[in-house]
Amino acid sequence: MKPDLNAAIQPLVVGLNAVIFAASEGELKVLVTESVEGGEPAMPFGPFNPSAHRTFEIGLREWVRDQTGFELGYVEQLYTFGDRGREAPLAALAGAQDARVLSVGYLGLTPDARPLNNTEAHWDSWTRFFPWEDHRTGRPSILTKVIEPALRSWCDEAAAPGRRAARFDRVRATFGLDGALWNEERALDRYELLYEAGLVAEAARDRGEPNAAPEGMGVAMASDHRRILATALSRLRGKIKYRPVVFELMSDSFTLSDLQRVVESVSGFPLHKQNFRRALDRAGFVAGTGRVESQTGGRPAELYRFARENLTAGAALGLSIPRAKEG
Amino acid sequence: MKPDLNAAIQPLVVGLNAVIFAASEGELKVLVTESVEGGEPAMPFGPFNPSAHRTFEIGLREWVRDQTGFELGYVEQLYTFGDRGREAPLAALAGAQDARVLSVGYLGLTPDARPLNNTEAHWDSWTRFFPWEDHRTGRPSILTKVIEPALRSWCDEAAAPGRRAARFDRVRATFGLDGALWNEERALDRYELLYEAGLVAEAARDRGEPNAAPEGMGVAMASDHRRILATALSRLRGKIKYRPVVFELMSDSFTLSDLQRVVESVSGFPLHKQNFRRALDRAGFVAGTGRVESQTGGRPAELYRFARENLTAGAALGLSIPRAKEG
DNA sequence: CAGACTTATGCTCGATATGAGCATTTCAGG
DNA sequence: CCTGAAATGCTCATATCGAGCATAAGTCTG
Repeated sequence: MKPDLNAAIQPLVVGLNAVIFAASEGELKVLVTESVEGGEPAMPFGPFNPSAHRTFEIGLREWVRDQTGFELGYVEQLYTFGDRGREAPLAALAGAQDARVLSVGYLGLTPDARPLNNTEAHWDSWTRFFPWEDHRTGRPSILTKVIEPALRSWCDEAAAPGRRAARFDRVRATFGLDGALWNEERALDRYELLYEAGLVAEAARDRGEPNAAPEGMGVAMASDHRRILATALSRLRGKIKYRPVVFELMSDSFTLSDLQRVVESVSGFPLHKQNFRRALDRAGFVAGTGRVESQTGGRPAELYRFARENLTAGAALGLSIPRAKEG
Repeated sequence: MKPDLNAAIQPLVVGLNAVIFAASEGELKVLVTESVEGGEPAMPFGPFNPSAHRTFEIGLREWVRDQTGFELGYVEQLYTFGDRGREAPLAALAGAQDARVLSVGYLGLTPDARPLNNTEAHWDSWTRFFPWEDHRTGRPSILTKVIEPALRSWCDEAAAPGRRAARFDRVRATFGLDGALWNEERALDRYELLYEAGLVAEAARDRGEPNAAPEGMGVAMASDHRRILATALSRLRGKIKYRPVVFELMSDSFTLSDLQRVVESVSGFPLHKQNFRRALDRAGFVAGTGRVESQTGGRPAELYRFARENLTAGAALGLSIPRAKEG
């Protein structure tokens, strides 16, 4: 009953992994470092040094600064990844050996993709890694032409009929097949399902087999970085619905169309412009500045700013728990 | 630029920390283990053994079973705690020394608080630890009589007037003072603020000072376990609004009043019965079983079950992102 | 320089959802 | 058989949501 923590002291390395998003020209971009070797892109990561860093966040900010010359703004912890099997590719990438590698993933948001003082890091649209997640101009053809048929035959591969049905239910709910809704927040579930079905390059790579993924399934990343990126995308897509985090991606003043484009780029589907605006000012999130931006190609748009001061109330909730008056 | 993970290998222990909730008699309970020494209650925790456990979850389920004889059901990762300063009390509790201790917190849900085969662990209502969070019968008096005055004077202690205002804004939004709304999801923020203001016993204890917390501020827990519990409560309170996780706390059949009592116990405020029911069947979450429960003291209530099969759609969303038709 | 085109912004309408009550049903107990 | 305690059923005013129409104010093109 008395747990002995000392028993657990053994080769164990904790890394910090940063998914850093910025918006630029209305597109959500992620900070990508070209891999040291092997050609697979990665995201900034580095060791957590227990003796030097009082908290994860301090460590993270420090080496992100060192690696990319970049000062992090909003930061939140994502998830801690600790499955065995992660270490092999990570060790190859970083030189660590014979140690179990955990990583604590962080999501960082920052307004505007500033140029970087480091040639190994650059901003890349997330759509390169998840082409099937971008529904802004309709359901992507990779979904209908490649993924759906491939997943249907993956379902059929299951031996027992019961397992086939279970697989299909999962595919249906996750990918919004046969009339089920596409839920943009399930980006991580989709990536994991594709991995399981062997439709992304990482699946075969991690088993040491030759690539078996179809064309067009996005760019593979080192280690499990693409899974981490999917985690971040899912989290961000969920969070913008109940916390005003989008504004962390905007500069001080912006037009409502700018804001809408960023939200669309995050969510991956188009918004209804008028209703989006109505919701914005009902919530009191933005305030006009009086100034206008006239480089829009049409009628000049007013510049707005984030109205931090209005957020005192409960400016964001979910639904369906009907609160009663004080009992 | 090339991070060297080996540099980080040094005394580092990873623990797994479980917050296990169950519902019993319409009350949300948490699994508490009486501390080995010192008398402070704790929650189940144990070392993560990298060589024995392929994943955190496997490790967690294993030693929870060993420690409490209890088989975990629904499990989700909460947060990873790694601030320096945690290790001292944890080490004292577990015998580890000279090592930085991280813990990966997990939330586990399970229907019905079954009796435990271990006398050191028992089920306890969460309200013992957070009396100020229970608004089911109105705003608790500890809030109005003790916490609010104490926090107001804490605000005044700040030297600069600007800092006073900032403190007060934070207190106001977090505790719903002066007309601001009480947001039940901010349980963690409230605990952290109380800690900062020295109003919970852990604050002085962690600095090695004599207890300075007022009476009635709930039971202190070992190490940072109460913070972890607050994290779990906040997470659960948020999650029930957009995922049907409450049903993980219910047994196979239940009356709608049972369900409502559990939701109320989680959220900490009373619900409007009729509207709660209307929302339930609009969402299609439950299905009647035809059987009735007649031990209710009034008209017998129909027994319902969770309608898993109806969940294919997007049976849960947040708000305010007005989705447009296909672009 | 007028008319076409683009983008911003305003407004309306019907369908739903939400917050709050009132009314009826169906047991257990005296 | 009357009464109290729940459980259920219904209604209504108001707020919100999804859609579409209309107008305003610039740039661009011929």
